[in-house]
Amino acid sequence: MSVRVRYAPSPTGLQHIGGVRTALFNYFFARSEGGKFILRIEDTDQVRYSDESLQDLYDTFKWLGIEWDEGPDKGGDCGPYVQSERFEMYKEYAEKLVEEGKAYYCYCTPARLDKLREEQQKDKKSQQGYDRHCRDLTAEQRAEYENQGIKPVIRFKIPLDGMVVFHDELLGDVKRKTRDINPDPVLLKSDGFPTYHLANIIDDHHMNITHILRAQEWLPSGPLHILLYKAFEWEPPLYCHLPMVMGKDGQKLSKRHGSTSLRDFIAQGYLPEAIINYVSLIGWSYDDSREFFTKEELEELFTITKLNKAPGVFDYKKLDWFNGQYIRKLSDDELKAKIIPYLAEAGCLENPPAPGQSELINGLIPIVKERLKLLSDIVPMTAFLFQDISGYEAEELIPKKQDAASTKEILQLGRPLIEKVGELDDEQLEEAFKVLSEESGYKLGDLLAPLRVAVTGSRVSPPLFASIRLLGLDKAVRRIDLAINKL
RNA sequence: GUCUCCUUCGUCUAGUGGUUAGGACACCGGGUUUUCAUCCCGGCAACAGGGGUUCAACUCCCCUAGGAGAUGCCA
Repeated sequence: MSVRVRYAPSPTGLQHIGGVRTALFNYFFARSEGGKFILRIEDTDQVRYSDESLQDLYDTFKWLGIEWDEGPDKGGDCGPYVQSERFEMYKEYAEKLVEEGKAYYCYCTPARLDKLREEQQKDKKSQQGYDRHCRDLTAEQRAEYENQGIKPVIRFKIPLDGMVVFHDELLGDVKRKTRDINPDPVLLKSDGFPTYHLANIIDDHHMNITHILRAQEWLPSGPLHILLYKAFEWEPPLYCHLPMVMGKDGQKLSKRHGSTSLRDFIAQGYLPEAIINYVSLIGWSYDDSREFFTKEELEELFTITKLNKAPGVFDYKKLDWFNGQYIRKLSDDELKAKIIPYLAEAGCLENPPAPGQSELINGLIPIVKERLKLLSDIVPMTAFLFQDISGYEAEELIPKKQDAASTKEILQLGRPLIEKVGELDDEQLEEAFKVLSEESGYKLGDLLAPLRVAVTGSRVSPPLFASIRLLGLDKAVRRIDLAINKL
């Protein structure tokens, strides 16, 4: 049977790194096996559901360039691919389980459950979880609850004794005593919606899913799922629990570690190539040295056998490095197109840029390309071209071991040479400054540093002469004069 | 508390009984360079601990410790 895998997010928040990695691994696995990758929306949590999350899901994967073979927007033979549209089905299956004595109605109120949990918290030694209060209700007791108008949930009867074993492609055989499984989990909520466990099993079965690649946080519910497959007399799929993605402190990656939503990464100017490449290397590797992979290569090379069992820490710095690498691989035109929105948003230019602005960007790309880690870096890096920079402190102008007077002299000495920026090329200018350095006794660095600050407002900038050409000679000279007056 | 999973440089990892334990990021030095960055060269740095098995353990087994996850009418 050919491979069918799915990504089954619940639209209750923005797509985050962990989820995306799970999706990617599923996608790569499907492609590498010549199988199908399916998207299913698990919108059974009506309380936390949001349209924005759903839109974010589509936006994110469009940006990544990942397409599913079947899904709500694509169609397919196993639809609908949205759980809320399969509502009736879950109820029928849950009730079937009740009829067969494998599940039961539970009338316990949330208040009772809260109280129970509270008591168990106090007495840590007691068994945690539901106390199976309604597991063996008589018909009379049930009728009474019904008369009170209580809407029941349906709970699954976890066998009181026995052992569940299932095979994980990565972890091997996972064994668990049934008494260690969360006692009688809810299958159908009182609002008639299924819980994750129920809907997941039913859909995976009906969608002919062959492999479940999901994060290891799901491992504890594996035995429950196996039990459910058994209850329905269905063949369970093959499991593979992926190592989790952690923050620097070793805990599950979350917002307090930094950006986690793809939306944030996109806004900061990460490239999809970098994200895909980096994320694929958390918990997976190819060999002892190769680490650059395109999406297409991963579609071919990915394999479960190279997965790692241990959780991996998300390293923002390495992602940044990858991003810089991929920015440098962009053509000038590609980089230009990606950078314009950032400059436009900062108010530096219009989008699309006016003709003169377009020229300016063309000139700016080559000097900025090897300096960018994030696309958004373009704004602070080139702001001096678009904005007034006169706000810097006079102190900034003065190189180490120089003072205001000597710096003033340096600027006055350098000014005439700067005026030749239009006629001379970089090499000639440099030569001219070297000559000046010898004649004046000032070090080359001390000569150029004040000019750099005068022109760009900062000690760190793109190459000076190129920057001046982009800025315009007139403006540059005016800024130098302004600097001289500051001292 | 209970259950389960995990454990090689700070981080991501290679390694499947015999290796000077390899690579990358980060970090530190040096070179190129008008600053920064790029690029190049070099360095630092790891098999959690203890028992076995074996002629031989990072590799296999057990224990301990540490970490993580789960323990919901959330997924």
